[in-house]
Amino acid sequence: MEATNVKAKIAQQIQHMLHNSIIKDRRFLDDEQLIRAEQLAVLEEIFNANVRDAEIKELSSHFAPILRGDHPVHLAIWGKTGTGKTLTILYFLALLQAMCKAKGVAMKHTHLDLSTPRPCFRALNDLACLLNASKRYTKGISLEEMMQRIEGKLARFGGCFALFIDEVDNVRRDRDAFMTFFVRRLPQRIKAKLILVFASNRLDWPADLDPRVKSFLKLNELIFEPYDAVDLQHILRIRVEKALRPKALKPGVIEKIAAMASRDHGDAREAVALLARSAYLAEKAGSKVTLNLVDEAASELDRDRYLILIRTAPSQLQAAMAAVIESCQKAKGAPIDTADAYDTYRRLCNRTSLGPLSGRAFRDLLTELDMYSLVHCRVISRGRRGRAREITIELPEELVGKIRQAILMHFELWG
DNA sequence: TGTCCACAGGAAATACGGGGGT
DNA sequence: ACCCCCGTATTTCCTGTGGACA
Repeated sequence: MEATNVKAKIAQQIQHMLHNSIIKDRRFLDDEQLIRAEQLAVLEEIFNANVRDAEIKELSSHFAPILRGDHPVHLAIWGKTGTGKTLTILYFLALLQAMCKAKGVAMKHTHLDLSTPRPCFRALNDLACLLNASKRYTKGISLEEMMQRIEGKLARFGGCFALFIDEVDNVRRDRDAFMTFFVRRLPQRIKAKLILVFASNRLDWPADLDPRVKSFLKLNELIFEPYDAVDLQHILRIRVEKALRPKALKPGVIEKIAAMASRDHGDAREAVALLARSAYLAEKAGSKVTLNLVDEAASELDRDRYLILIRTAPSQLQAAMAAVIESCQKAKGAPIDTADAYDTYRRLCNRTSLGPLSGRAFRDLLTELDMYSLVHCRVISRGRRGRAREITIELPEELVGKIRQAILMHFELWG
């Protein structure tokens, strides 16, 4: 009898969820789950709303010479994460390639994605793989050999070759060798007209480049500004239409999310994440997405950020955080200073198998925690009793508890 | 008014670790 | 397998400093 009750209850709940469901297709709330073509389709709609018009125009005028058989200079794209650099360029290059094909101009493009840092060798190896010029190596093949394979593969191609190098500043080590290859050596050895497109989120990446490369590198520059609130509204509307059922939102929700996202970063991904979280909350609550839910979602995302931050932080930083939490609790609200925290930290190190750092290094850890605003530091002078950093934790109690738990788990696994 | 505390935080030295070359 | 080199993390050393207190 129990069992049937439970079954009935579950069935009823599922019915209820289906009936009240506000999410139509949750994949459109998370870019990771979309395939490239769908991402580009979403992007196209965004462009249709006249977002990024200026940038598209710039791109067009930069690349237009190709259609006349001319050779445009290289291009550097700057913009923070979530400003749509990658997708915009990919979209544009695909379009351009189609146009070239229609006009009988030989042109192809390749996207070298360096979104995770890697050394020069692996970056070139990746490119070679993309071009089907080589398999993946970890060692046993020289840089020179890798370069020759890339050259060999491209040698036969006589048209226009646009190479889109995403997040260039992620090339660790031998950045100069990497750039020299593309800027000076490669163009000399292949027939094709090589057009390099660099994307980066740091404005100053060419600064520490070999001056000889820099002087050779003739660049056109294009800056992707962060989206403003109006752009974000367009972007969100498109997502809402694809992902949610009609009338799922209370009025003002889109405007609010756009305003919140443009206030802190102008990052479209964050805006969509906020929309997604709000929708999940609404679905769980069985209601429409309300302004209050948006606030709630924002604080949940905030909380998650802190937790992810601490969970993925190095052990020493976690230990420092644990020490601060423990001292604060012991002090019952009174402010802590560096010495207190360091004492606690030393004791914590004894209990675990963590090698204690020097006081100096610990101070740096505290500064880092302060930067992440996991703690707040203020330097005060106590007169003859010296100077000190007053350390406080200004996070919700509940969050502090969760952080503490996360760190404890980390150390149990650890030692 | 000058002293002097107790730490802040910069600079240089040193240890460490991972990858490349032989 | 071994060594070397280089970038990063950490330590060592040091100078600077605001203001309570004598």
